[in-house]
Amino acid sequence: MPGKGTRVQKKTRGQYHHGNLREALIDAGLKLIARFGVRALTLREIGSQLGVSRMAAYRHFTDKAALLSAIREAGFTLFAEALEDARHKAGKAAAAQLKAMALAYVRFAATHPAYIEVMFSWGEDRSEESRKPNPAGARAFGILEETIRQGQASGEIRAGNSTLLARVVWAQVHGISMLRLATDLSPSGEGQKFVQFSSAILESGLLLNE
Amino acid sequence: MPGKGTRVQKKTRGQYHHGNLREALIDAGLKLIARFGVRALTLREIGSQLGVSRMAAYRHFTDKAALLSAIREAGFTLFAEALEDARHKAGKAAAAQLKAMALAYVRFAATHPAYIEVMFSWGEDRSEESRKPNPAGARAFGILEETIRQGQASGEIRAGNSTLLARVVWAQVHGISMLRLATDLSPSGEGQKFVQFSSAILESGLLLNE
DNA sequence: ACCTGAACACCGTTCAAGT
DNA sequence: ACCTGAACACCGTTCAAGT
Repeated sequence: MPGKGTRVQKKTRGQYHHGNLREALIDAGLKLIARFGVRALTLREIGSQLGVSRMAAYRHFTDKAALLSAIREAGFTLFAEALEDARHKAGKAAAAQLKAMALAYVRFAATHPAYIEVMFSWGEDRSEESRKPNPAGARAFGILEETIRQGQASGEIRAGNSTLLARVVWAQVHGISMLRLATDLSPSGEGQKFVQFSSAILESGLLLNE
Repeated sequence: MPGKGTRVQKKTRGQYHHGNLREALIDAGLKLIARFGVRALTLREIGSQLGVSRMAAYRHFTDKAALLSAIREAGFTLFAEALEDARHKAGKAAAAQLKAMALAYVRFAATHPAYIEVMFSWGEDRSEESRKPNPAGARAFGILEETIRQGQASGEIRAGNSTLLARVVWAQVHGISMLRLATDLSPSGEGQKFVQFSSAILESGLLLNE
């Protein structure tokens, strides 16, 4: 422990986080979860990885649960971006967009299982603020619903409550993800085939018969 | 602490569990989870509720994870029974059976959220024995697949790989359950309607057009 | 097939006192 | 906007020694 309390030491440390310790905590938490699972997420470990005291987190979050909530939010942001990206690359047809988003959804869950676990975890925050409708989560769902609505506007998708229709699709891809029904998502892998298979079944009830 | 070590005391205690402490541990764990969530499941608490030492569990389970695995199994057994029950009460038509089972699935998840959480939890047992295909879980899925197969035999459901078709239905109801898309399951409640709505969409892709 | 009791290495969280 | 350090009430798990 060299030079305790000298200007240089303090400045170096201070500059490392220069005011964004909050983001650093979330990032470190995200990485920790991805590598070792939710159980490994301890305030002590996060602190030691960032080189700050284990109490530093309490400056930015009232609670471990509050930090977890922020991590969940960050996960949903990455998730929404993945979905948006897939949609933009899928051309104009609503069916193609839905199929691409379905694949992106399942792929995200297969690639980042720990994120999904935190994002959609139940218990834990029992009767707390975890009940509040996550903004980034709402955005992710909004992308899906918007696709449905555009498909209805262009005449590809049958009429009906777009929110309910979007939920049907959402439940389908979420179920596939959570049950790990499609894990091999390599090109022409079994997972790809199953996602396409279930998409096709859903489509025949969802699309307009032309 | 009266009469330590007398015959009566020992016999009374010994008879309370009379050899089925293993079941008692699972039952107590199940109740604890249902009432206070997975977090409340501690070996200390289970022990004190059963009036045994907190170390007694180690006579029957190598681990807390092993006890949790047994609890998961018990949950799946209850679950499979609920599905079978719904099917038996639904008449002979495959479509009616599937609909009843879908409702039973979602209802079970809504009524016993903590069971579902344990049964389908990811992380926790990372790379351990939790990967092994749960027998009771397989039974629950088997009921669904059997219904599909009978529907195909009777000409109600279209031909195709029954396992894949069953998985599509399974993913749908599982997704609805996990996303809590149908919580009000009272007669003519919103939840009932949504389950029927999504069933109808799936059916148009699943059933034969007559 | 259990029991007590002590111990170990962890947790989250609070508090007091610093800079 | 951080820090150290001690403390508290919890964990799961191991061990030693009993009945």
